[in-house]
Amino acid sequence: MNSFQLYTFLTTNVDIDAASITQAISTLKRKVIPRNEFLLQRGEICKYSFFVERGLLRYYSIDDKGKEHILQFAPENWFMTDRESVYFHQPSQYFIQALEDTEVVVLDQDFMSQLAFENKSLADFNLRLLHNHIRHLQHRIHLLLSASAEERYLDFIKIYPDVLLRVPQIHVASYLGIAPESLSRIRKDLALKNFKKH
Amino acid sequence: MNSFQLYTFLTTNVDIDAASITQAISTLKRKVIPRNEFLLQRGEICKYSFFVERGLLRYYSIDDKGKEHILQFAPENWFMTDRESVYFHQPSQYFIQALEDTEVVVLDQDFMSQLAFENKSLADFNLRLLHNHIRHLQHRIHLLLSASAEERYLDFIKIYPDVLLRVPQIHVASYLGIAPESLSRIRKDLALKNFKKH
DNA sequence: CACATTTCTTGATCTACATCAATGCAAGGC
DNA sequence: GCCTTGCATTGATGTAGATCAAGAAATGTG
Repeated sequence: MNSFQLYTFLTTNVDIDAASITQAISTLKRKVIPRNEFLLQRGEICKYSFFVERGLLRYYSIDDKGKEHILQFAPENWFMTDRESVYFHQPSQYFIQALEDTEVVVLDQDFMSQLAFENKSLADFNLRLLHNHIRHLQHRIHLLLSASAEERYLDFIKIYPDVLLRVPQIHVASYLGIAPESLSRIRKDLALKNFKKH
Repeated sequence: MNSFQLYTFLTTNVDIDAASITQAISTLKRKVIPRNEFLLQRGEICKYSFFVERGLLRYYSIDDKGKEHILQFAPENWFMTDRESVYFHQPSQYFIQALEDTEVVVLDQDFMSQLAFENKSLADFNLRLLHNHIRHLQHRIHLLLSASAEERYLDFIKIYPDVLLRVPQIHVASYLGIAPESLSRIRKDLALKNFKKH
């Protein structure tokens, strides 16, 4: 089963012997989600983590006025789940949707915690993911509190250069918390500024 | 050492026998921080977690323009630390400051991870704190992306009714991401709306 | 290819909130 | 008791970004 990208990802990121990984992975299932289909919808209790082998997912909420707000993108080699729902066994507030035809490895949560219990390296790796997640969320809050839409867009480009090129601008705008029209204008201004420099 | 609030907090929140807690806590130190003094400043590497026995802390950043942005408050019975800095051993981007004369229990991180290693209940408890933290941060991002300043203020009141009464409005505004003048006007409007109802 | 659908751009106007400036007010220091 | 200092309020004005509306590009589909 070494055809999994997950295999490569784990061997390079977790301090664990290859045999254990091979064995652990051998029981896992792949799943293909066509573009626009859902892995999770609001109200459901999330029972899985997903590792993206190919494609792109988005994790988003819908507010009172019906507007969508993207909390996270997950391209290849990212894990995606609703940690709140999985951990607290509560109905999710969020949606996980494929923005391209996407192939994921499905990680059952009971299975995961069992693994983490047996294998300290995997437990540590999970801790690292959690801390990294917190780091990102805090950085984003700091930006939402302090930076202009243009500054946030520049930050986005730096952090997700790949995603920028793969999703329609409407989704980038939704992540940044601005209207698509505003994003269009911001891009125009930036192009102009860059042009003037030369 | 059962005079610690931390003792009560742990016995009611962690599935662990009282004797282990007493023993673990017995080695810990209290620290008193006068109002406006710091437990952490930008550039330092955070090496501790703090449990607030009495008083109130704030965790905040300062942006390019010199403006402060509060990421979190911690009144009694809250843990406070810079998880990014502690975990990744990196210089902190943030400040932790006492907003009142505050008394904390200082938890050394090496000591903590040692404990977590020896005691599964404590490791689980730490996981619960991490997931709860993520839940809060995501909720806040959702609000920053979707809600008006007034809606965010109402949410704040619901979540931190105690903090609201203990800190100057300038700090509430800093948490909400608005100018103090705007908060003043929002409060006026709300008072007016409530008055008209009756 | 032609046609439909989605996405992006541009302009006109509107609005929530910021900024600036002045005044009021309460609390702590001496 | 006065006087500084910090905080809250209020008004006048400015501005980033939203909303609405209409075309223009791009992309997909029979």
